[in-house]
Amino acid sequence: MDIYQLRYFLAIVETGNFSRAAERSFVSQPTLSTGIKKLEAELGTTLFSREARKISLTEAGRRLLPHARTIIYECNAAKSEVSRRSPLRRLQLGLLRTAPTQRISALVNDFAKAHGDIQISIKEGAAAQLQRWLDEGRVNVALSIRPETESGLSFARLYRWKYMLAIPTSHSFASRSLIPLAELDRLDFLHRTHCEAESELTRAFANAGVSPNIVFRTDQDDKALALVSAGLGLCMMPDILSAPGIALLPVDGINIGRSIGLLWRKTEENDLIRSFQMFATSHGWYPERSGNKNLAWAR
Amino acid sequence: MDIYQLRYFLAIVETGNFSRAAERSFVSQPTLSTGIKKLEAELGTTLFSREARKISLTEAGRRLLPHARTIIYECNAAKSEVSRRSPLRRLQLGLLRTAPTQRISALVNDFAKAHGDIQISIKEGAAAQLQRWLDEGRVNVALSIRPETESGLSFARLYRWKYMLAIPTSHSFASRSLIPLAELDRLDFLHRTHCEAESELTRAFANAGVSPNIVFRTDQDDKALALVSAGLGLCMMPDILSAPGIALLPVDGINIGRSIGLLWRKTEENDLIRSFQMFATSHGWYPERSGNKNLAWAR
DNA sequence: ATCCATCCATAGATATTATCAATAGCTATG
DNA sequence: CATAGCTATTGATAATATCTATGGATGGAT
Repeated sequence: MDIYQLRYFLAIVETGNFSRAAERSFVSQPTLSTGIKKLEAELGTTLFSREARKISLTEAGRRLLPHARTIIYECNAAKSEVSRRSPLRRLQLGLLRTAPTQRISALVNDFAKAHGDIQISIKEGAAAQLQRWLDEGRVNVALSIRPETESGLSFARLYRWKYMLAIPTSHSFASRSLIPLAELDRLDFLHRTHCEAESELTRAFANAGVSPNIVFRTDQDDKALALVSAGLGLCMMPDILSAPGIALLPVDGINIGRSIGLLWRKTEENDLIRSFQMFATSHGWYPERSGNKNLAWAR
Repeated sequence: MDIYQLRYFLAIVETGNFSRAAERSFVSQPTLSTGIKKLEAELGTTLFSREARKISLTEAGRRLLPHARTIIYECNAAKSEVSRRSPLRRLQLGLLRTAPTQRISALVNDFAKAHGDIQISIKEGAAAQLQRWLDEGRVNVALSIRPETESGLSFARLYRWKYMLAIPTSHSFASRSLIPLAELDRLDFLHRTHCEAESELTRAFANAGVSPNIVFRTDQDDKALALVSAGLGLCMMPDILSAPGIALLPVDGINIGRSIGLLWRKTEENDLIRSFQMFATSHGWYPERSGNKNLAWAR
């Protein structure tokens, strides 16, 4: 497989015609014929069905097409990005699926706004898969937990959170600074089904003989926040999630936390990664410092 | 630029050494040297800084790296996907940014679950950009509105919705089947800031001399739904958004709707696109038919 | 200091091949 | 049947990817 062959291939797809594709590629028509023939030989299938006066893609050709497009696109992007003094334009970000989405999407949105010309693409996955993607170069940077094995990756911790009790500010608990776990027995609770620490929290409750009354289950933090603020129940949440109308209090007997940071390959650190790291580090985690007005509630 | 040169480049990056990279690539060491030299000449920069006993990537090299990785990855993927009878494995989906996210993410999630081996990547954008991406082959399929100009694209309408009044089921309106617009004057309302029809709705209200009292603004449908169900205000919403505790009623004097469907290039229709289209068509739009249990609330 | 091992660059030769011009073969159309 | 429009084949040629052999540079070992 060769790049020039893929260029021929695309030219034929786009002109629908070997001869015109040859013109467009500034080569003779036989050159194109043999080029495609070689490509077909290597792939072991025909790519075009040559009927009289009309050629069309075969199923194999249709399968090749998106790859060919991507490859040619990448070649052009590489040329224009490598040599010039132009800034880097593409951040491929890996995202831990269990991470708190709202705050991270605020970070990514703000970064995108601050660097309007940068293309950001996001892939979600589990921690192990993110590491694999980093190794394979499928992503540039990952937002994930610190990897256990040392493997050529740099880690910069960004955020750390503890799980606390979310209550409406109008609740009688709101004036207190620490809630004994035992007082939560039989109270109405919301369950954040997507939270990866939820099982640990449930265990902690059970060990203390406390059984909350689960009123709702949801896999979305916004919904949970809105329902807590509307007074439908309490909820254990990362202290970084917050909203007007909600107070977060530590619970005596619960000390569960997580931390998350940026991961990238040491050898492949570049301007863009550095700039994203700096942005993320200085990006306020707590809502009063967060710049994303769209996520704020307004009267 | 040539594929073999990029392979050499990657081999050097991964071995950190010309000689070992040559072994790994089954060529002689001078072959590698001249290959890289040529690549450097074409790109107009050096890619490696050759210090004694130690080579490292230059900034230009670091910029090239992700492109090179993508290109080689795509070449391999193309080979393994084109010839064999293997099913297609990658769906590049374009998503209209103003589309109702919740329902669409349910569709995509369900499709991903049903075809566990398929990689799905999503790009969001405005309608015009989605069309451009389709043309450039950056996405396979787009979920968007019907394009105005005929341009080699197929369109299959999937969903159509009208904007209706969302109220809590406990509300006094709930027993009625049609609400006159005039009755909404001065009532508490939520504003869905991200909704692209919101300005048209606001105009309709204003034309009728009705001025609702905006209590909250949010850019997230879940939050809006939760707040309506908690009784904090009413909201104009697509009738496809629904949740327990919420009723949707038509408003007399408001007849605003939208429709959305799949877009793809006629000439590039393939197994995967067909299968996604069939899945999307048969995927229940209304919640009682939707298969995604994660999005449902449970007591 | 000297020698040696390691590593990358250069030179010249060779086999491969991308390309070309010319032409043959095919198929609709008038 | 002739013609126009298209792709495939052929044989020649220029370009080049690769090879072996060698030079030059550097750092560690004796």
